[in-house]
Amino acid sequence: MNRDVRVRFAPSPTGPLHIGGVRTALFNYLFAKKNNGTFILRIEDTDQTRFVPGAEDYIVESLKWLGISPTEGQGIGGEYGPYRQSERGVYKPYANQLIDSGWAYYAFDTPESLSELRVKAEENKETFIYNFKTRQTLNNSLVLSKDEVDAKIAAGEPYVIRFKMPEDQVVEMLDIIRGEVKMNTKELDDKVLFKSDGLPTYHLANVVDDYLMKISHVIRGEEWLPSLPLHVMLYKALGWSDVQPAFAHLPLILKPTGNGKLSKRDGDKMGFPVFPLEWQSPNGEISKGYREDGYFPKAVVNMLALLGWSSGTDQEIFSLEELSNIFSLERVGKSGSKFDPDKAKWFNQQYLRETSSEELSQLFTPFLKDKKVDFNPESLPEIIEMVKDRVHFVHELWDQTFFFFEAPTNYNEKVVDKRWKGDVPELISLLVEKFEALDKFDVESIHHAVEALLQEKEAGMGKLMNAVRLAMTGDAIGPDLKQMMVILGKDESIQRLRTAVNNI
RNA sequence: GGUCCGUUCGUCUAGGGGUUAGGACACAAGAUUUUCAUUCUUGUAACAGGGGUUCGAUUCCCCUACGGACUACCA
Repeated sequence: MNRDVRVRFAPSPTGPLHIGGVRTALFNYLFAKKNNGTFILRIEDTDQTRFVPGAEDYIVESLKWLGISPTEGQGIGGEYGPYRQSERGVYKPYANQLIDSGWAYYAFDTPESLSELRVKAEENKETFIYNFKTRQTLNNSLVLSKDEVDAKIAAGEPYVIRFKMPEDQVVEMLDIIRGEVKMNTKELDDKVLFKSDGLPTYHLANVVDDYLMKISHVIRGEEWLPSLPLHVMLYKALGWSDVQPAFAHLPLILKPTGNGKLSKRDGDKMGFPVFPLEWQSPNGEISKGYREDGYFPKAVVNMLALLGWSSGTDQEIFSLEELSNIFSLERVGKSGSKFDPDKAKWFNQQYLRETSSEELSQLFTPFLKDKKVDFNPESLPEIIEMVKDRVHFVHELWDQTFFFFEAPTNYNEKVVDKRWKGDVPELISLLVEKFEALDKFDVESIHHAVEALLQEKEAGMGKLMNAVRLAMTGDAIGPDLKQMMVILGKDESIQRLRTAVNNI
């Protein structure tokens, strides 16, 4: 079958978008791009009880930040809208169609009566399942007469519509990632398709919408695999088997340690974000986001792309454009991947290194303003150039550069003990004299001054420079000293040397 | 419990009937260095177990173990 590639990302607006959901969106995006297809955003909000204000905006903004915005759907538009399921109102006729053709039936059982049955079954170490074995004993249109059913409905009694799962049929399914999967319908239950609140459940809604929106490929998380047989049966029951989309179920993203699905808790515990953007829940609780933690969106995309997919080569750094050209579902792995926070940092570092020092200066400026220090924007790129290979994040630049912006007020005691002894203070004083005599204060002249002093006093480079470093930074840290002093300037450098002699 | 999916270094993964099982992260060591880093080099480290099939299995098949997902009028 040769048809236009149309894929959808269909989250439900119940909270911030989880990193696993982001990856699902990314793979959909990449697959669409690769195949000149359309990437659609559909909001699956058929459960009003779980609706969370702001969640939809959060989803849209997250995708935007990552640069993987849909080309059709909620917030964008398109000819298959509305793209919010709660606004579509198209489902009931299909549910009715299934009833008319005998694939579905009305059920009047109350939630209470069903949970009672479940509890009772559990007491006997059994599981209650609403299926071909039990449906004849329950309160539904299969056992009630037509008049009784009509009367109940006319009286406004709440009901749901359930799928009448065949008793013994083998459903054969093809998953692009896992190959052929078989399942017998006798293991399945009579799922609710239409709820008593007048809205469809996910199962009906996603099949109907995928059909109406001409979705060609359903790419979603592995947690949906168990309901695939139901969906395939629904396509069959609705007579849409010939246009049924292809399915690909993505492996899960697991927590870094131990086992299980990655959750918000893991992030809190281990200090890494599980969400793309910071999120404040209605109760005020704040969850960290990749954006706020200083990650580049490109790094997040790159990192996520390699969680479950690989190019088959040794290349690890991919732009979104590259990924769009080479992505394929066939190269998605079958097994779940543990999330590795260290690797995420490493990816960010790679992108930080590719960022120009000028650009990094722009990004770093807000942090400097926050610290309320004076700085010369002109020299910022030069400073950053010296230290950019040392950090993973822009905000880490401060720890590597603070001494450019403020003179040390105290000195690392260990370094003092080790480097500030004997005739060191004298040497430093002499160096101050040498510096004062300099007309030009550049790397070369500093070098000559230092060399001259070392020769006169027959002292070693390490002895002198380590002490100078202590005077400049208050510690045994920092990039090349001569460059550092040039940027600080003659006056400030001499000032710091003097302060050290006087205060240590 | 039942059903389904999965299992290559600690982690992400490549590979695929005959390979010294490759790369990356992390870790360790050495080199460079005026410090801390960076960088470079090197190293430690894996085919879950048991049966088949085969001249040969990590690769194909089966079983077991382990892990995960699902099992709602949630998605």
